[in-house]
Amino acid sequence: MSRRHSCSLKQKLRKGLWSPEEDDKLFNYITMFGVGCWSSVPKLAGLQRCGKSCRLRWINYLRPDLKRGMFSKQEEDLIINLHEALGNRWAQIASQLPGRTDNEIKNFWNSSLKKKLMKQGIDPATHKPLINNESLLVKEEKEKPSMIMPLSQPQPQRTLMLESSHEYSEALLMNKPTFDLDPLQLQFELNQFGTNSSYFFSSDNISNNSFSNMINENTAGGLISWEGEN
DNA sequence: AACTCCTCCAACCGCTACATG
DNA sequence: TCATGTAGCGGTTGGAGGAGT
Repeated sequence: MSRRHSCSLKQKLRKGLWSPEEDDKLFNYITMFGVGCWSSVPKLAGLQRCGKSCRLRWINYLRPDLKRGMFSKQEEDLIINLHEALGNRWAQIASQLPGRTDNEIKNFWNSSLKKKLMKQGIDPATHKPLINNESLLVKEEKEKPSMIMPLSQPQPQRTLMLESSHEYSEALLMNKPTFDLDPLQLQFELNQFGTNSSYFFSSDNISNNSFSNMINENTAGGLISWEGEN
């Protein structure tokens, strides 16, 4: 570890749950003087905590604009939709839900929403229906042979690393280079369920839409990666 | 009542990005 | 340019408390 946070090095600092007295001290200090340099807050507020811990306590618990309590159905739906678009970017998701913190949303996702989606037969990582390996392989072989051809010789020209299909969608939205902008060829590695198959695409046999559809139909729970330059 | 197991969430840890001297 | 400090993020952990036996 080259740059361990100073909190970890200091002794005598309290850790663990905050007492009501500590909360009072921090709350009173911040409401009187505002948020400045967090590293100086513990000393000035009379707390045996590190600044990082104070910052977290304020952001996640003491801030007066926090909305406590259960998530509404609207909030729940919004989190699911945002997670589909953004992935585990909890801070970005939290910015769309006033009064909710990234930590709160992350916990809610991990403890509740994930299980709820699984029960509905939806893969929480990809937001696509859960399907088993065999049906996926059969579908791929029967329905996609004209579009996906086994790679004989690797000829990568552009690289996109995508961990899930939503990242591909996002790449499209963000105008990252995709193969319809790439004049000729791409190597596509479908690394899925422990198997690793290579495919070769050319601009003649695939379009952006057909690729996107193929991803959405075939990669629930899978890992997609592009290899080559860029 | 006592014990174990499980769930949930507050807090911590490790890391990166950025600012500053 | 480099070293150091700070803020912020996401992953992980640990313990309180509830459920089950």
